[in-house]
Amino acid sequence: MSSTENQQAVRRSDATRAAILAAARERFAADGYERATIRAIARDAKIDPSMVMRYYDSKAGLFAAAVAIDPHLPDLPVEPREAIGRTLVSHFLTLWEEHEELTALMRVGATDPAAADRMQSVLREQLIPLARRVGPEPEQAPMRAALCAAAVLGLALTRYVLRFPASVALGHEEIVDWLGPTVQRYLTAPTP
Amino acid sequence: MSSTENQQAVRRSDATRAAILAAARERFAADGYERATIRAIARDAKIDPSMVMRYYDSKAGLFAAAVAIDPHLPDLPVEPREAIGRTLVSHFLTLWEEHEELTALMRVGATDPAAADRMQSVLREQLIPLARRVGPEPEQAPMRAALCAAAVLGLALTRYVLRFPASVALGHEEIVDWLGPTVQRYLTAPTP
DNA sequence: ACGTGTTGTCAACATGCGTTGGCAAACGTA
DNA sequence: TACGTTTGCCAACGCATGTTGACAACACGT
Repeated sequence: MSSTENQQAVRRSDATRAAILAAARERFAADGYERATIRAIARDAKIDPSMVMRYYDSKAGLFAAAVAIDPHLPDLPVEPREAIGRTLVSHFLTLWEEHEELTALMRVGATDPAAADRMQSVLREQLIPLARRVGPEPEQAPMRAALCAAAVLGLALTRYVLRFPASVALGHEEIVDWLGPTVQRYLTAPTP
Repeated sequence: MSSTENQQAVRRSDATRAAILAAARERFAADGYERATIRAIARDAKIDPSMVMRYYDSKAGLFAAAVAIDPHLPDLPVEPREAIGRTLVSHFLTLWEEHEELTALMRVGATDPAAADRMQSVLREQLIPLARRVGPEPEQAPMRAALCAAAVLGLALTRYVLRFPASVALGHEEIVDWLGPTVQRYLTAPTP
């Protein structure tokens, strides 16, 4: 222990740990799992590659630490019910622009089953319960949530991963205006 | 030349070439670019890795040959105009289920800029012109096409790449029923 | 000032990769 | 049968990767 009576151990290496994590998030988001090499991440963080192993055990461990994030969907205001579509889209958009690790998770999820599972767990633990609360016929919740995921992740794919110019050019409000009604319908409309 | 007067040279190795290409499509679709090794593809095709180099020059050349595909969107019937959404979704769905190289292209596009460019070229040369023909205000065509791409690729992502169970479970017609109106609105509805 | 644990560097390792060139067998033609 | 060409296999190369262990520099409580 460094201090006299801290509950949480404050290590002198915390700055290094953070630098590694920041560089890792950047590289994983930009290059995906395989092309983001430990050596490159270490170079960005201005430390030796072996430090990565000391603090995160392995490349897989580093990735797990880099993409540990919780979207906190259950905290979303569900009222008024006819605005839930726009609320959800806007929330996701903000989330994505503040956390580049989401792009990393998506890039890697395209190839790595473990990362794909992590994305699915967000669907299972957050989107499906929400769909169950706001939509008709609770047994349709998984399907309705999957449709919403497709709508939102599709935009994230074209905008943040593939970077289609027309998708990048869209403004925050424009996206909410177009996708909001879509998500709203997926969640609350009767079966077509 | 093997035969006496064939215009197209029919080589004895065509079977091998085809086997390599089939194995490559499968591996690229399943594992992405980096994890799909030439050695593994050669093992699947029951030939030596060096044959891949002989017939396709390099791994990049093999990938390019494996994902050479044309969606033929311009041939789509554009009438009646109010059915274009369902027509487009149904066409894409069939296309995707018949050509696993589309999944390969998507998996790789998540990491490789060249593959992402190929996907973008489909948007530019096929979807945008279509949007220009059926939608109001031609200068909005790129945006409307990008929204459609997001809707369709989002479904392909959750269904064929990430394999979310609820998305995989959807039937062809169910998808058309849900996504059809979305795409229809993206293409033809007035600006919200 | 000393000794202990932490933080960081360095060099090396084993492995798997894409890729290459040489050589043997099979084939088609004369 | 003899020849050149095509098809295939084999062994090896150079290289980049994740990972390891030994060792130096530093901080800090005594």
